[in-house]
Amino acid sequence: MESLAPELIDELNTKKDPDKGLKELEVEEGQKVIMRFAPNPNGPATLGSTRGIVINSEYVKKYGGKFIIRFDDTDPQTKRPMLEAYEWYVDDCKWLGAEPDEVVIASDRMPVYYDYARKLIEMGKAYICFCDGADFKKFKDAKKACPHRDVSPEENMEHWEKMVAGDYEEKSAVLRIKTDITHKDPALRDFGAFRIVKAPHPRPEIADKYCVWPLLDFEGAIEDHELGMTHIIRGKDLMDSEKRQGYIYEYLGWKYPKTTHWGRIKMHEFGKFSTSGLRKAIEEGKYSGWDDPRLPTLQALRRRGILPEAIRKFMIEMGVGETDISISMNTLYAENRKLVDPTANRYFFVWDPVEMEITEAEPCTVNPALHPTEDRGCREIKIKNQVVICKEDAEKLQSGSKIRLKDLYNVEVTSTEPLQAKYLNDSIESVKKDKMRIIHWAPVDGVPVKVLSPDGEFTGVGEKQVTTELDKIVQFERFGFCRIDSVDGQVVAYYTHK
RNA sequence: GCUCCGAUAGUGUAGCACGGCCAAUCAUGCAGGACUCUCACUCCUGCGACUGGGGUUCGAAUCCCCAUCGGAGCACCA
Repeated sequence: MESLAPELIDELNTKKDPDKGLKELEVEEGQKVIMRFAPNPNGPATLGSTRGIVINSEYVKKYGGKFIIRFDDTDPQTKRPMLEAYEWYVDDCKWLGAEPDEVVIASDRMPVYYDYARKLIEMGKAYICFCDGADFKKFKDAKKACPHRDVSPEENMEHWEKMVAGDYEEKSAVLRIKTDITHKDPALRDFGAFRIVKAPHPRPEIADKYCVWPLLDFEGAIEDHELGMTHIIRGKDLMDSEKRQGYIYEYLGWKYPKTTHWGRIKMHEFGKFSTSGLRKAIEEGKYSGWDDPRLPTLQALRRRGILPEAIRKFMIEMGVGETDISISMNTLYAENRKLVDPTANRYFFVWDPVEMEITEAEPCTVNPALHPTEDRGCREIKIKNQVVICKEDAEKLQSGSKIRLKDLYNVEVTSTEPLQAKYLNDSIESVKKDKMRIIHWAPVDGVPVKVLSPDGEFTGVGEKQVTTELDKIVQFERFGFCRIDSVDGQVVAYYTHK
């Protein structure tokens, strides 16, 4: 077939393997793709934010374009930005292999937003509304214009200047964009574009420079155009946003970027969590910090030894469907395990250790392989006539039980309290013949190990040599993969996954 | 209340714009087996789905309508 009709093979391949990763983007001739990830830096990146980073940057990589991170930090109050988070986000992007080509901070660009606000006021497309929230809602629900809708641009401009100058109290005035007050979808009727917030911005260079801040629909609309965005991929909770922003684009004669949406993503393992909720829990000491292994932050996953490639694959596999999904961490772990398994050295770690005395055995040194299939050398463990084994293994033993201590020798239990055994032989054949259980162990004078995992802490004893694996991911046999986080005095490891 | 989305195996996902090639893809999961001095990895085999009801059509996962379920917006949050 290859020689007869090579073109048919191509055809077969394209049909069977329709671009495994992301769907094609609609790109116009000669168009340079520009996409962005636009977080509010009110906390660190979580697994949820990661989708935006990975998918957007992946498309940019695929088509060759520009990836921008834009901080939508125009709410100094309710979702108050966190100063450290700006750096964190950029770091996390880099770590994920999605280094931004450009970093934009909305709070730096207020003059731009003000200019467009004035422009729209002049055009009669925006007005200052003095209704309080409830009153406006009544008008809106009744499809009626509020009394402030029809004042002249000149008068509106005066109000605007006073508003910007700080003459009005918070909540007493808001700039609205005129849409269609009779639109059948109430979500689209005359939406708010700017409101008054007198709390200072956390960024020292901004601080109390402004008291009138744009809302997302306005800020995002302007920026997406100013930055030349060609495509936007974001959550479908922002679908209406596009329709609202459409009015601004129409007034200003702009063309809206092509949009795609994804549904809500929920992880089985993590309940509902909000950035502000987490922040509070951390302050209360319920978590050790943003990188507490129980949290779904990128910092935590990173510390636990989840590799960025695993996260990328995981997100790309998930695609950009509009369906709301609920997915398990196990899928991410499976991805990570495949990457980590060939490189992780193996060690013994005994949790809930129980001492076992072995009679009739000579002190010895054993050299188990660092990896079962890759040729990476050996470890060295010295023992005399005592080892520790896991309590859960010890509990299954009775007098007379024969058991294999992995990579060491076979013993027969002679007493369970205290736990004692006598040396039998070294023969691996007899292990197979007698179907002995093979358990791991550790020297009694090993190094103390503490493992921090999403399900709590494990403490026990490990081989001394683990201390040479700082910052590496190892596999504690019959336990799971862990990243060695620190090695002074005791070894502290973060649990990756089974 | 009004409006807008969505629905394929346990979980994700491909297929749906141009109906037939779908007895429906891939991954993960689960079950069994092989390998193995780890409950890891690898390999083999198997399990498992078009939400329901109408309609259009020679033919529907794919088009239309209704229902059900899930999500979202109507904020001076992003």
